[in-house]
Amino acid sequence: VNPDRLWDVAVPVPLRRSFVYEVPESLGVASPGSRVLVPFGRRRLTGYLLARHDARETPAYKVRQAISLLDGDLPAIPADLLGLLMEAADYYLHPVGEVLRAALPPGIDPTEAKGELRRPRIRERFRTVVSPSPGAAKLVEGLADGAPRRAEVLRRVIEAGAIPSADLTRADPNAAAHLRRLAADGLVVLGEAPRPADPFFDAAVERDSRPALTAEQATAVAEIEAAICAGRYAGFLLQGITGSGKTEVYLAAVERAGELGKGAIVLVPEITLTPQLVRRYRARFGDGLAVWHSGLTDRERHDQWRALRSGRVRVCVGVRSAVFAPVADLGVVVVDEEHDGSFKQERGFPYSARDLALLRAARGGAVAVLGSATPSMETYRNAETGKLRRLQLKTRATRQPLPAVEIVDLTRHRGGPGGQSVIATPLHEAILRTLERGEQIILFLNRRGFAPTLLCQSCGHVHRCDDCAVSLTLHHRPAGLVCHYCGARRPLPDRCPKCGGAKQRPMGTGTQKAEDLLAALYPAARIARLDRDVASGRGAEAILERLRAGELDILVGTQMVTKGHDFPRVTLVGVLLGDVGLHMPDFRAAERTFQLLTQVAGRAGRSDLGGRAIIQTFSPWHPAVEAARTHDYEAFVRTETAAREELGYPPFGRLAALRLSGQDGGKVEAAAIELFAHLRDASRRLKASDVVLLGPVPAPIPVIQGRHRWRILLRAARRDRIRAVLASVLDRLEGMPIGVTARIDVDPVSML
DNA sequence: AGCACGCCGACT
DNA sequence: GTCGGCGTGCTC
Repeated sequence: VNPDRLWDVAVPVPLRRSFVYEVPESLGVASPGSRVLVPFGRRRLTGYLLARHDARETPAYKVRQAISLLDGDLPAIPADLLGLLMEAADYYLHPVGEVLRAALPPGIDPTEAKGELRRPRIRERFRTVVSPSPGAAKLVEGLADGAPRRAEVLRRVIEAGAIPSADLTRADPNAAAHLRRLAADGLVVLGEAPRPADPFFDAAVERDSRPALTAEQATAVAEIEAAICAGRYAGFLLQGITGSGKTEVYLAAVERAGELGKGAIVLVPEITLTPQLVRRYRARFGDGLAVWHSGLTDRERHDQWRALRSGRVRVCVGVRSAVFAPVADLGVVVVDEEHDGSFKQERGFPYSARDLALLRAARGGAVAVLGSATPSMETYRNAETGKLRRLQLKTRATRQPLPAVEIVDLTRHRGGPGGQSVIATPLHEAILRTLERGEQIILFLNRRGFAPTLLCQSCGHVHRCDDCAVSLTLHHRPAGLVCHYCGARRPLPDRCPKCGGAKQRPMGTGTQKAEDLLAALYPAARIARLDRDVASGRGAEAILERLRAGELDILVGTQMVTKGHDFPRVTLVGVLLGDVGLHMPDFRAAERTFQLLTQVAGRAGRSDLGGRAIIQTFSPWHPAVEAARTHDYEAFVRTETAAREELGYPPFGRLAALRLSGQDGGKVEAAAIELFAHLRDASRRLKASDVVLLGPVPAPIPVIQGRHRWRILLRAARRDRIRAVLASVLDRLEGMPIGVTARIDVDPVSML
């Protein structure tokens, strides 16, 4: 064993440690961030070189040799990103190997299959690119007489500077032969370049340039630009009401970074639903833009990733995992709609892309811009304490007034036209007026399916999922009972399985029932529904496009109708039941409802036609509802701060959860109780009296897919305190009883 | 996580 | 007698 060739290697296994391997010189140049194929137990795995192993003493164990290096000169993980990811692994107390793997596009690693090494699913693809030799230009003329075709090929190469050989072959089928000769004569150089494959590039987009900015936008842009030019970390909160033109500020910042030779990342929620947004970036940056979202195939994702890694493309717009995009020399990272829940990853390696964006900017001397009309409480706090500089856009760039928001108190308006209780009279009348004017309507209901429960009228039996502790949702089209947690589907029973009763009654209302009601109430209107059930593939885009094209009068749906782009002819927005979500067992329920209601209301009035929003609710008094009505963000923050303090939560504090799950409910419970005791001891030992432990308690939905779930919550104003307590029991976690898995979830979304 | 080892119950 | 259930331990 050569002690100079020892490396600390991260391997994608759920162990919070690295392993030491020897990387023989014969394998090539080893550098941090490079992938390496290593033997691991009986398996072969793709590991990641972290750093040279400090080999002042010979290891007590036998060191195995790496099999091969998988990257050439360019390590898969650039040095700055490697540093960020190692810090993230530590920050989230998660195995490094899994963190690193999560940051790379899926499918690029070779994996062992049945003793034989499989090729990676994604293969590097190159094409031949021709460029002229320095003296070639002078020799073209001399060639023209004797070999006109060859001279023509050379002329085109000189003209283009560098051209893919395929482009030449298209003009001249014999181009390949001419090129061979030209190369042999030293007139051209044949090289290899990555093959571009950009799924969004096919739709040609007309380029545009920066429009005139409002005074507020110009001020914000100037501040951000100055920070980018300074080349040091700075964090901004861009707080701008809906329609104030935040995107234009982001575009200007990204452009400025580009002018300074720096790259940019723009994180957006659910890009798949917002092709219009991508189009705006494409219009400004053309082919210099990588797009990153869940709708890409592995192949497309890999192509985008490589375009960034090679430095050919320096701007990336994408969903949360784009925070790991290999953008070199990052100038600015934008998090649009920073309050959006989709920036948190809950499965696998749990992280907050918003927090990592801040960390990445801080580590790389870049500028972070968090934008929102309704910033999260945490971000608001960071602006208050000066950790972020607040930039405000208080006027709409379009000069249109914010929509008037009206509340319909459902405790007073019981029932509406046609004997139904979904559309109360005030909303009904507003819909009629809007239809009469030939304008469009969006109705929001945060519940999929026909009805949330099916209840037997003779014995009260409710259908429940076999694997999850929830009732089944009744669906029409296609008919059946569906579990919204595991997706299990059951045919619709004629009779109650318990008492045989024939009368089973749907309770409550989902989007499907709302759609039926609307069709009955407004027979002349063209109505469509948008929710997860109709939005598979490009379905959502198609429906939103119909709305845009004026082929629909009313669109009813779940949160999906709150995203997407502007619809100028939508002048009425209705929230059918503002209370859904307001009383969820989650300390962030009010915050999320306020954000949602504000976002929905903002969909109205994006044109000179004006607009109004109507929120039907049983809780008109609720501060989240009231703040949405008055467009008063500050008022919401004030009341919510007070409410949380009263409940004993640090309003801007941190939470962590230790989640336990397993098939055997008894074992999970026992493990939860044992871990809780350890955590209590640890916090006493660490004198961390500010860390409040809650639990252990069963999760709000105690069983999902047959797995029993328990949790322990940790609450404190400072996350490093929580971390210290959690870190002290990590060893215990690795020795958990069989069948129980434990996960630390930092800053979880749900609560008790 | 995988993967093997190892020790007890029901089958060709 | 072996197949296979899952408890235990290990991976440089």
